Amino acid sequence: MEFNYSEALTHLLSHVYRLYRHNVDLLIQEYGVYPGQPPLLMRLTEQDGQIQKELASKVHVQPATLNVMIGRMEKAGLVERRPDADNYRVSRVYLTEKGRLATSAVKSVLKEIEERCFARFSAEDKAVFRQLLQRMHDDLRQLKHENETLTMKGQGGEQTYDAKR
Amino acid sequence: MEFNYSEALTHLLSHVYRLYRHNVDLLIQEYGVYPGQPPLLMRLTEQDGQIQKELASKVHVQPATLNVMIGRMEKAGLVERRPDADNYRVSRVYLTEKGRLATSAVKSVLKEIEERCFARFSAEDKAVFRQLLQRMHDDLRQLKHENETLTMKGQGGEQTYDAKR
DNA sequence: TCCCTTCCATTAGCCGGCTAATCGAGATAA
DNA sequence: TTATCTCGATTAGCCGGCTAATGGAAGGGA
Repeated sequence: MEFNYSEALTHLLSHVYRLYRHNVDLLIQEYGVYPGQPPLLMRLTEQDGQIQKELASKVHVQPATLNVMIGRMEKAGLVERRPDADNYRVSRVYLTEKGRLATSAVKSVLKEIEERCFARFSAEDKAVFRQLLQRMHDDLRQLKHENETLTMKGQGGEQTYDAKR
Repeated sequence: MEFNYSEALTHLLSHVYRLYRHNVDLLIQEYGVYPGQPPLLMRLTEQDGQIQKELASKVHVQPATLNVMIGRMEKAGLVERRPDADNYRVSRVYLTEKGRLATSAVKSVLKEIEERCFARFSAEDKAVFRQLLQRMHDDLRQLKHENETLTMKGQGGEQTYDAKR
């Protein structure tokens, strides 16, 4: 079927992403921050005291994933959970002073890496790159939607026998 | 420090990557294949019976990670470990018949998603995209190298070994 | 009032990634 | 020959992602 994965653009993209993550990790670990946490920290500096569900949605992660992550960060003293006064069902997340300091350092790191990543990109290069990524994003989102509605239909009438998973 | 993470290209890139992974996962799970396994399967179809260390290097993953993954895949009947006849220290990894079938299906899926990703890319778009990604890759690799040698110096030794965490 | 549903948070259990530590076979030097 | 070193594989333990199941508070309807 002549598909060479090694030469696929998605393969290159994956590789670049992993390399990016690795670099971030190398530079933030000294601040006691772990590789999945920077996006969350960024959202928290934008607005403190958000509820977990909202944060999860913003970070594009499942609420369960976020909950565990916050538990770890709370143990590390970076954030703090406080129940909402009006609604005992939700808990709001706040940055501690330590968390604020760490976030500042992490932000510098992210900025530095971003600059290095695109040091040899012209302004137009960046615009083109963004546009292409956005196009890819939109089509992937569409594909995801197609597959999910398809799966839902399959679950309605009869059971799809899935021995493995 | 005027750095807006939400608008950073790396942020968009991360998002696209995750979306890609998610789509792959949706379509391969029916074949009993998990999201980290496709790259390994692709390498195995290229050449059967490689040793774990070599495979790990090709998939850009630590040997320990690969070892666990192969353990799971072996349990699932996709691959088979056989010790090398000449060197009992290494174990070679082979696709089973079931693994070959699954790989074929996975390859179709990857191809289909690749096509969807870039359906609205002209040939030139793709060439430009590849070139930009490659540039990013090279600079990230350079940055990684700088940070790792830096870390080594900080640890006092001047060994040629990799910088450990 | 009581039941039932809905919603957020949490827990459990899995896979994918990592590092550090250990084991066992080869290779090498004393 | 023996002691040591090297190297691949493995194991243990952690973080980051997911789904499924559980729990508890709000809210709505009979």
